[in-house]
Amino acid sequence: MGSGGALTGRLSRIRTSRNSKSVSTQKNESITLLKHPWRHIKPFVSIRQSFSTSPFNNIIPKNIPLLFPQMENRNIEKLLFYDLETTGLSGGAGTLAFLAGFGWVENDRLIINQYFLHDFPGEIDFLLLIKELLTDDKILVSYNGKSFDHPLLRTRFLMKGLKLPSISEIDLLHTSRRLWKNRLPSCRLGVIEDRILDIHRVNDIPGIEVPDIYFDFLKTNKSEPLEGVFKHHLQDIKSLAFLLAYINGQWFNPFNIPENDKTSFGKIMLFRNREEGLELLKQSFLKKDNEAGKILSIYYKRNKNLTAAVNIWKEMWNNSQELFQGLELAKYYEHKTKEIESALEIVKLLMQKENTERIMSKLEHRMRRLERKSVSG
DNA sequence: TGAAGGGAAGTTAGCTATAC
DNA sequence: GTATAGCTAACTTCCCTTCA
Repeated sequence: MGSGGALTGRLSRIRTSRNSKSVSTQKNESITLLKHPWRHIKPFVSIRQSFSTSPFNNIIPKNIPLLFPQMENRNIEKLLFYDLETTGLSGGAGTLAFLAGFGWVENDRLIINQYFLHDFPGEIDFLLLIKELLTDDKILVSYNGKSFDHPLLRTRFLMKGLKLPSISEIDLLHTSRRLWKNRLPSCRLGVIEDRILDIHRVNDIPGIEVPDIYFDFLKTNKSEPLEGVFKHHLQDIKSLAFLLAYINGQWFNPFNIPENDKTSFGKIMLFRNREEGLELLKQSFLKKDNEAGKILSIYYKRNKNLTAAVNIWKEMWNNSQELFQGLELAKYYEHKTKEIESALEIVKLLMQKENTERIMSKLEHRMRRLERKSVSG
């Protein structure tokens, strides 16, 4: 019901702006309303360029970490951080981008171009300006861009008879989830900024308000409220660069990684065959992090180092009698050392704690088998 | 509202150990 | 030697989150 109302409202706003011929003619006057440093470069498009210090300046080497293996050996200067502000969330033909930002590192600076679409008739110029930046040696960096920004751009290019160049993309949402989903309440960019990057926005505009501010601009020509959107959008792109620089820095200096991130970084490093990952996980496990113990023991088990795996399971079991370590120890006692009574004791303890029907039936099955072996053996 | 991708859970195939 | 059971890895399916 709520979403239906929102859709009706959006359609009504689009209809109002499209039915009003005078809106477009008024736009030619409104373009000059955008203050310096905005520059009017096409009938309905303006551009603003911003400069700040590159967050990669103190990081050596400046290669993209192997955390993103498909980008191996490419230089930071090939990255194109990007973000769109749009007229809504839903995909399809009804939503378009009215603000596009692209940032890149040049020498010691982070340069960000923001392109603003004053009204719908200028969309083709808006897209052509974007296309100029998308050369095939670039790597796009986004936050949820693979699911949101990229498909939306593809649709808009298609609708204007243009082809969106095919470029590799790093979507930092998924990297962030792998790194921090266990210790942050959510992995929205704002939360990552606040809790990881130490970036705290003041008077920031919530994303949900952005489409309405743009539709109001289309109707009233008043550009002041857009300043908040421009500021919000610029910060989004800066944060992308800072986030990748942060991950890059940790990747190349693994022993400076904060205590509570060692397990997740260690896990990814181990997955990427970086032996520092093993050391990080060992350090976490020494601090009683059972998740680190779980990852480490699976690694040892797969690499046929059963002694090391068993030592971890025993220690984990002494710390807390949970399903993972209990089951692994029960398997080990039953099949390797033939200590049937030890296995049985563990399974019975797990059954006292378990309340999931599915797990319970598996434990019962295991217990019956162990009891048969105990009687016969 | 739609799409991508990570992870959990479920399924299947292949291998090994054991019982008869 | 054959049947059965268990384990593991690989694969599939489903759910959840994020974007303005």
